[in-house]
Amino acid sequence: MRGRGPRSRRHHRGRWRVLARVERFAEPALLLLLRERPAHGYDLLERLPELTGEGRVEMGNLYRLLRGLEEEGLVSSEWDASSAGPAKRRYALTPAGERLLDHWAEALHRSQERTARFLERYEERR
Amino acid sequence: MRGRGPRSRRHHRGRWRVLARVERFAEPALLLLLRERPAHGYDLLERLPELTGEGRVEMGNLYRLLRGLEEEGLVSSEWDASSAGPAKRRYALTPAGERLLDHWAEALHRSQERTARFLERYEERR
DNA sequence: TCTTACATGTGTCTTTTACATGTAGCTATC
DNA sequence: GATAGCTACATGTAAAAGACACATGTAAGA
Repeated sequence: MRGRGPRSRRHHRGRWRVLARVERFAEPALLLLLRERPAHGYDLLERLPELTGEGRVEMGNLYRLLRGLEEEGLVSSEWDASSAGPAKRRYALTPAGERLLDHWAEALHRSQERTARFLERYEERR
Repeated sequence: MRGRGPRSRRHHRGRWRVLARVERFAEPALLLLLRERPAHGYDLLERLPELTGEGRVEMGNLYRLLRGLEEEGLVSSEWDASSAGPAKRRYALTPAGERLLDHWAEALHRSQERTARFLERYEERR
């Protein structure tokens, strides 16, 4: 047996806190930032915390996610050597990506309602 | 490389839907149900959808989660042979479990705020 | 007897997330 | 012109979380 219960979350990397993050939240966050304007990975990495807050996004996973999204035609990219510094890959949202963002928004709305119901029920007999 | 991007979620087991579930949501859901009244696993399994909605909880994982929580002293249990049918293990919330539920409630509240900010920003230039 | 519902579990694979590390260009400084 | 530091992109792999399949046994009813 591998998952030995919830122990690891609390010991291990410190903090006894529960985070209650939304699964795969980095994806809609990325799509939203890209809808606002095209950007390259490192740029997104710095702006993501505006949306994700405490739950940081790993740089390695971010680049993988971007390439995965591109493989599915949800974002497009091209090398941009124009500006100073190392070459950047500039990502932009495709129409399919915009539709996926819409689906995420709906799902997040439903998630809000679920959580709201939970919290109401929690407060009821606090 | 094993995770080939987000492909699998959408192909594979059907549905093109995004779920936006909260990570490990089964845990607070369980704790809340147990605070309302002690119960056994199968009973919890049937009542969980009230809280989790579409995102069903796997029976196998549920029993493992319960034993994990017990190992940490967050719930307690005892065999209950009183009622008819196969023996049940009746779980109850401990004081530590109640405190963990409180932490979850706070975290879920913060999660609500994060998601609300996301959705506002999404609507801004829809 | 055979099926169905109740009840508790194990095994294992896939997906997601976390952590560590590698490469390389550009910039400033000594 | 070495070297230190930042920007930028990327891979490798381990751990955690979740999904799926199946095993075991009791009891009730057709």
